[in-house]
Amino acid sequence: MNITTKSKYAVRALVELARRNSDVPVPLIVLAEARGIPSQFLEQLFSALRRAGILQSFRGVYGGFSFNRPPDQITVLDIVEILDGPIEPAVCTSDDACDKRAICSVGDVWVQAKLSVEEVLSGVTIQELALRESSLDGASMYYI
Amino acid sequence: MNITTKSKYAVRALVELARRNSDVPVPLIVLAEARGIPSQFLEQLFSALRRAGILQSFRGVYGGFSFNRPPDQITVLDIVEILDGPIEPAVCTSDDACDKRAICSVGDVWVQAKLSVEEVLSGVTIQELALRESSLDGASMYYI
DNA sequence: TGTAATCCTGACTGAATAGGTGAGGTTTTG
DNA sequence: CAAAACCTCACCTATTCAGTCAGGATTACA
Repeated sequence: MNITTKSKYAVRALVELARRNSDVPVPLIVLAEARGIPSQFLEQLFSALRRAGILQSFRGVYGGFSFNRPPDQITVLDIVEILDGPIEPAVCTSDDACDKRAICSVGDVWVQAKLSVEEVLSGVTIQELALRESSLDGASMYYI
Repeated sequence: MNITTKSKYAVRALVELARRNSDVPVPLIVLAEARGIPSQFLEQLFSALRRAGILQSFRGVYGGFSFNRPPDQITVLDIVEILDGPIEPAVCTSDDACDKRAICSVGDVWVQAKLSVEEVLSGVTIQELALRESSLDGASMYYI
């Protein structure tokens, strides 16, 4: 299972949501248009994130999404695992996928690759990405 | 592009070839059967590895494959890149895949993940894997 | 020369996954 | 009741995966 556009889109939309730092829910369509994401596709993703406890949703007029967990406690790995499932950069990394583990050291290589990806992705939060973007576009916050 | 069974099969077969340490070519069917790999599938993979300069092939009776480069100079990353293409654990990691790099710091995360996988896979050679296996199954070499 | 062993290659295929779209339903506000 | 928003399930098309098939080319040896 690869890391697909699901995670890519979701992370971008979450960063957008974090940057707005709104105390009222933000409608999904707003996030989708701001980042060029197909809105019906994003609906599926945000629905899954809500069920997973990452987001809160509010229906009806003035409805939308807001974080259910602070964005500095949401890692990119969290998002990837919810939307794309466990990371498996290669086969043979899950417990029972390979019946030859006892006599085959090759699998260790794929496991190491998996672990290193998890380490990178679990080391970055949505909050951090939002801050990085803020410092990128303008950096005016430091000079006003 | 994920890491597929192509790389998995190829690495296993190459480790088998390295362990035989034969000075005559080893027929592909022998390697395939030793490791439970569909032989016609492995043919495609070994063909590609030969074209890439990793293997030598010899046709006809007593033909087979042998290394064209010493197995301690063949990394797992070499094999993966030949058979599965450049590693892209996520989208947005190749140069022109994302048109928003200038304003989007999110891509950096995927690039870091890609680099960490490359680092792991380029740090392991076929020779090392062959030696690890030898020390695994029996370790009798130390006691006879 | 014939035959068996072996590599070589391109076409094909069934199943799964990726990346969405469509249609309609439910909830809330005014 | 209308509009805005979320919710959900079914569907769809293109691509990729993991091979299989069929046949050809080369070599060793009897």
